[in-house]
Amino acid sequence: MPNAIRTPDAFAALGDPTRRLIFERVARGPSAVGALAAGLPVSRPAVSQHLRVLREAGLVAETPDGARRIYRLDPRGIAAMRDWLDNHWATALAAFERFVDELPEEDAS
Amino acid sequence: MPNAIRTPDAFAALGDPTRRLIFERVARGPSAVGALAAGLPVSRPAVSQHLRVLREAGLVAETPDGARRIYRLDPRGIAAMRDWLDNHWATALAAFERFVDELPEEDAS
DNA sequence: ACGCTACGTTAGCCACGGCTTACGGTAAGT
DNA sequence: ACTTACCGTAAGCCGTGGCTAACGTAGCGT
Repeated sequence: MPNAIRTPDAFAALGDPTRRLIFERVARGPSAVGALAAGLPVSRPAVSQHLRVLREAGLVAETPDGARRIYRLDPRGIAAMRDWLDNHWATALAAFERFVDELPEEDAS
Repeated sequence: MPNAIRTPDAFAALGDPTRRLIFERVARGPSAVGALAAGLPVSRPAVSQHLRVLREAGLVAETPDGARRIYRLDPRGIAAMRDWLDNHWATALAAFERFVDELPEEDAS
């Protein structure tokens, strides 16, 4: 597995507001770098750097198209984040049930 | 609505690795500040600051217990993030379907 | 009242990271 | 082959934010 999805990287990637804007644009449809930068308040190299971070986090994927690079949404990133949220949500639920059952010290069933 | 959930703040909050650690500990069960700091590589004031950020993001909630402050998971934060992810995921799906159907300009069916 | 515990807050330091400018590299057009 | 378009990368600047140390506050016990 050359590039595994690291959920922490995904959260850190979407932590930046500019990166969220880029991600939203890409989610609305595949787009090239220049087209993305044209609708953003930052320069094109900045968009490239952000796309690199998003790509390493498994949130977007690039597809060469001649001299251009088309970026599209990568389902794995969103899936990983959803799994992470659901997992911790389930953990919290389990902890709450343990609390309701008034079990003082119990690791697992 | 005194404290609305701002999804961007939630992503930014979980973008920090230390804050994710704290959030995971809180998800495993309600805990006080000192107990959290004891199991983390940072000082107690740092944990307080992180908890403040997590609280303002709607990810955790505090419950006074004498001189201590018990922090527990706030469902609204996770729910907001899940909604955000699902929303953009649906957007990407819709864009992909438009691409497959080769419709140049079509909002929805 | 005194002391102790448990937190939040402030001030300040310092590393991290986002941004721009400049450069290099690749692909298509003529 | 030359030019143009499109993009990634390197260097450098500078604001943001996470961290610690020190201080101030509220609650409980003796």
